[in-house]
Amino acid sequence: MEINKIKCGKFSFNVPNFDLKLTMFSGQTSQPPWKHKNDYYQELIFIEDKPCLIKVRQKNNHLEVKYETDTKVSPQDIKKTIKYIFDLEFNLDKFYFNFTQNDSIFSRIVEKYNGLRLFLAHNKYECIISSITSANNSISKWTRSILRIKEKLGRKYVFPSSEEMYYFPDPETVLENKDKLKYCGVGYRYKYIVETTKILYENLSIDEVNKMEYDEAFETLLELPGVGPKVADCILLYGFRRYEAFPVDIWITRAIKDLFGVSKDIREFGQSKFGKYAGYAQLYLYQYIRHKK
DNA sequence: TGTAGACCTGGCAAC
DNA sequence: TCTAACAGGTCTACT
Repeated sequence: MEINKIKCGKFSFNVPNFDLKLTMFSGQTSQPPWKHKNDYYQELIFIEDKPCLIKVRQKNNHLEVKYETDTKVSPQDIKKTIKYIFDLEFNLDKFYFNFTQNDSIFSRIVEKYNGLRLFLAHNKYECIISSITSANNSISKWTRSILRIKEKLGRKYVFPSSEEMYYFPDPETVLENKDKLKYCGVGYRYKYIVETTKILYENLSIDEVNKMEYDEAFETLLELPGVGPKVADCILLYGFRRYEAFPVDIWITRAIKDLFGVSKDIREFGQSKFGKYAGYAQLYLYQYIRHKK
């Protein structure tokens, strides 16, 4: 699909306490890392319902941004979206202060992974399907599946720089192209994706879930096929920016056991210990245990 | 109520 | 080059 009335531009802005690469490749996200090309990370996102190709790279404390989009989209809109996706408004210093007080282990974790932030989803439906696909799956296989879904079912956009990008399909397209979905390497999760998509298309509004209190949203998401506690918390954290969510996978289980000797009711433990910082705590705990020697 | 086993895929180790 | 064990959450059937 060609885009009319396109404009290209670039700008940069200050991003203290942020590590783009660490954030994008944290492994704890609801979306694969953006495509790396010519020293920039690029992704197609929708801003004000208009397709927008965004390219970002970090130079010290500055984030350099290039964009190609509809003339109606302003650089301010793009900046606001980027700030949301990388959670740049979150007060990381305050979190560090709470997380590390009188704690040498956490102080070392924070020092090592300084600037790591949540990599938030720009498309909530994609986030839900992506999180279901990630369950019982390795990062590399999961990444490949999501890229295949985009390429086989998504809409292709061609930008002035000749860049071809695919956008994640909407629920209607997924339901109309179920056969193609079978060849995206999602395995037995295929039926979960189709059934969940049907529910989201016919009965449950994602916007309504977004308005719910955390507990109600968690219980509602558990009703979706293929969504258990871990996936529900992933959706709430990365898709709906609910900082109190504490997704517990095998690595977080290991980290909590390793650091606190707790091996039961890990989610409750994490939420009680870290409160409104639970989501950020699990992000750092994951890095700690994955790289522990 | 709690738990064992099935579900898929593919990179990797052993042969 | 081929084969087998393995990792990773959710669901279902069974106790």
